[in-house]
Amino acid sequence: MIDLNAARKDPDRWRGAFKSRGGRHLPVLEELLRLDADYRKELGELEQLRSRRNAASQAIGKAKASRNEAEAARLMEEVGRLKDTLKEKEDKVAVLEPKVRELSLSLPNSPHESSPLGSGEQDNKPIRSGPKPKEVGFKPMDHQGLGEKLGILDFAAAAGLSGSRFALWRGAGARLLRAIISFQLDRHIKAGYEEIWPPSLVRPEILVGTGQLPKFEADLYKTQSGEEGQSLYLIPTAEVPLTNLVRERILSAESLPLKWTAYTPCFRQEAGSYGKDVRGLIRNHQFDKVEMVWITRPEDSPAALEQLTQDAEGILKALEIPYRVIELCTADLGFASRKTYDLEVWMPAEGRYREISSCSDCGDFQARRMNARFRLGPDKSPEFVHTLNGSGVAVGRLAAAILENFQNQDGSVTVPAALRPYFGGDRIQALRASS
RNA sequence: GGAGAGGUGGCCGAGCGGUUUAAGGCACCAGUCUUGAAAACUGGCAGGGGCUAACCCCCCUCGUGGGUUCGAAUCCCACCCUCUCCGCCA
Repeated sequence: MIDLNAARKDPDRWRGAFKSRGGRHLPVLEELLRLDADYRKELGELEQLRSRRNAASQAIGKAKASRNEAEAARLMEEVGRLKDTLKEKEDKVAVLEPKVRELSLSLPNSPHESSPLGSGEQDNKPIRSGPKPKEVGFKPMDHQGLGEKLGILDFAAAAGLSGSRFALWRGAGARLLRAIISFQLDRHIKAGYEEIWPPSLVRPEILVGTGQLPKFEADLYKTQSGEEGQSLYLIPTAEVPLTNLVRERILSAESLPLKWTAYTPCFRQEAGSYGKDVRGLIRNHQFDKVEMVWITRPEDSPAALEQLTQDAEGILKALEIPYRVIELCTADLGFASRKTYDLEVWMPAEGRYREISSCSDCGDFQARRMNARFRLGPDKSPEFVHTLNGSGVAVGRLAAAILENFQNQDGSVTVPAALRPYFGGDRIQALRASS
């Protein structure tokens, strides 16, 4: 959430920030600044009225205690005349306050000064590369065709159960997913993360905390249960429950950084992406992901982002999967992020790189929304923490990358060495026709 | 799903219309004492916002949101959460 105090003092800094994101939020910022000025003026007047009322009411109490009924009656008559003015002012403030809040919540994070300036995807900046794509002497199959041929992926069955954009794994495929999840979690735990197994349904205010609400409701699944206003939402990523673990808390400085990892299913409506990536595992309504979240002191978040990104990269390196790291330019940053590295894996059948992880430093943006703070010492006032999150990594896309990059000419797939203890074998091949 | 009991500062806990501007205790911080520590004693100690150079001062917050009242932690309504028992269930 935008720091209104700071924005009031230095509006040009924020104008510049939103301009670098493409400029479409600039009118909202201007309206917010106007409304905020109004709101503050009215609030100041309201507080003066309240102060007068409080003083009078207290005097009434004292007068009554000393049996001075005449004085009490006089004061009650006097303060009674304040009532209408007070009510009027309260109504004005009650209209402005939620408007200011709503606009504040609808503005994205301002990019970190180190995020490359740009106007779109084409301006994203390559940072480094992992293993290079292997040269093979045959035309690689795509993961969907290959998976179906091996009898480990069954999109037809998934569609029958749930419709388009769902996947169903079977046999060695299901085992491959389970191996990928365990492998990743174990690595992260060894790197000092605490594993969390969170709920997948959360209250709306939790999604406000991480930034999905109020703006992106259309992309979420919402339950129908209970009375009006009691609906829960399916999480679109484990970032949501993990980050909100510090919601409304004041942490001690010594407890930071906090590092959490979790495997969860993720649910997204993918509204607005009709006809895009409809085939295969790239863009499903339900998918699996291992996520990492850091909660840090403000000065530690830049280094934490580097470490978090390396932790995600470590998975791909260990599995010897070709990938590259790019840094998102200002215009391509997600809503809550001020700096983001994307990890992209090589997909041989498509002949292109595909995002498999997104590691973001959200600064204090989510902390402000969640009111998540820490205290440096007993005499210090609380400060907002910084929050970071990164996929470590998307399970379905990783499985797809393994299938495509480790396929052999005979249609079998070699299991990456690091995964074999988890998978319990070194090859996936079609054993019999699927039923 | 049914019945009951509760949500008060970091924690415990009193308050049940106006001397509470939230008692008291624990924890924490500072000081006195001490070779040092403990104990004892003295003082301090919630968060947010406004006004300030700073202090002072003012406003809001006793689960949340409404209402009654000159005045609400206290009364009324709705909702949320926790605990206990019953039912159901993995």
